[in-house]
Amino acid sequence: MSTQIRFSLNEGLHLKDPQDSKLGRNIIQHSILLIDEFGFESFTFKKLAERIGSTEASIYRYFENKHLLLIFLVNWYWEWVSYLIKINTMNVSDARVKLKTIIHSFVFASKENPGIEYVNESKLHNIVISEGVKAYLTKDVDEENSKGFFSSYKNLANTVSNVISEINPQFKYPYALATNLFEMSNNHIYFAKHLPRLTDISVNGNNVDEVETMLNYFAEKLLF
Amino acid sequence: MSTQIRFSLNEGLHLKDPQDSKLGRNIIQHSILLIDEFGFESFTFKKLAERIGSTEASIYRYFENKHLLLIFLVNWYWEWVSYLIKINTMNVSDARVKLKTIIHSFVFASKENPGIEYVNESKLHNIVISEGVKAYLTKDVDEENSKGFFSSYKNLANTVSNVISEINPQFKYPYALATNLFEMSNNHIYFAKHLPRLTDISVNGNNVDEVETMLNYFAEKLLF
DNA sequence: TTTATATAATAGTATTACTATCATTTTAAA
DNA sequence: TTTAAAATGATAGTAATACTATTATATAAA
Repeated sequence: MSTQIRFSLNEGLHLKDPQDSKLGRNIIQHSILLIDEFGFESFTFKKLAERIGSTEASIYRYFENKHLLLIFLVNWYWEWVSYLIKINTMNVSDARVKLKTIIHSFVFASKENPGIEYVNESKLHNIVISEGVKAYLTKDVDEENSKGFFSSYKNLANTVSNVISEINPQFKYPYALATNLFEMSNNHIYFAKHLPRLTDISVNGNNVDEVETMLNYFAEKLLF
Repeated sequence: MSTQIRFSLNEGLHLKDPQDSKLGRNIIQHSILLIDEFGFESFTFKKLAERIGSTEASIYRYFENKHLLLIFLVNWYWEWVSYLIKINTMNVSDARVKLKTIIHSFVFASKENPGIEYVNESKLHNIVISEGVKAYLTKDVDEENSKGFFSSYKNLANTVSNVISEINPQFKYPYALATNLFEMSNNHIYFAKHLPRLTDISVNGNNVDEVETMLNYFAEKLLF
């Protein structure tokens, strides 16, 4: 028994908290591996059930459908990033340094020492990059938003926008810049890997140094 | 017979060019309306066939599947935006003014006098906003990219990045800024409508003035 | 030890995403 | 104008998906 980090995610995302049981943790662990491997569209509860030696019916007792599972995973990821940002900026007082630390934290989130044995943070990061926006780009967005399904991301955006406003109280777009830093990070890692003509940076292996440099440059130019 | 604009899109996107026949144009017209109405996930060829009084089999003679139809529509949109940018910047020599004109062109693309009677540009814009990224966020991206399925967007990004480099030849991220302006425009229109806590701007009705102002501010701060 | 709870095993349904075949209509060429 | 070719429609069928329902069995809590 190791001391496990536990995130409290919105109750409505699951019928039963998967963090509480072996099967639940198996679902999380292997859904990350399978979505990363096959992509979200080709991922099915049937494949997942086969992989973990369980049944579709059992998985449906945890998640209503694969879309809610995706939202769950994405929320989990943003909670993890929020957690990293919190501990990394804890002793930082200068707002400019704080923003740099924030950028570093989320660009390199998957390299931080993993705290949860059943979550492969690096593959979860890949999922957030390739599938993350599908969590909210649906016809159900308003209904799901009203249930608080995107609050992890919104809270994080709020945290970062506060730091931005601390750096430059006159800056008119603290929320837009905050979310744009996240979206840009994800987009350009994806572009560098798959559509390189849409970006200027390159990602060799999993070296995302150039992303960090670019985001810092954008943030500084806009704020300092 | 009116003089119709015609875009030459990648041949691999369709089995038969839908711009050439009444049924084909019906497919384009009503797929835009249905995807806008139901969202891409709930949109099916069966529903489309019913709507236009045709059959699934007939639609499959034009498009292999709904994913390729989506890519087709998105490409069509970017060709349309490229076309607008071209005519709007034709007589503009100052690069700074050119970029402003470009931003205005794509933020207000759906308000420009529509040239093609079977395409509802405003609803197509909504589709690009809500579903556009799903065109490339799939496991087939590399294969589809190698077939040139994303070239309309890449060409546009290239055009804009050239203007950016003309304004500031020292700027290191012309492609990233170009694509980011497009992505930001789409994202923040969506956020303003569905996840307002993720942005600072608001969109009342279809008034996207604040988006234009924000993009101009970002571009100027980064380049001038 | 009993009882509640979780999971597994199995089966079944409606819908989706196609493919195949053949009949009929439209168009275009001879 | 006839004829042939091409496009479309009508119909049927299949494998996979996204579930729901039922019953049996294993496990854990009282």
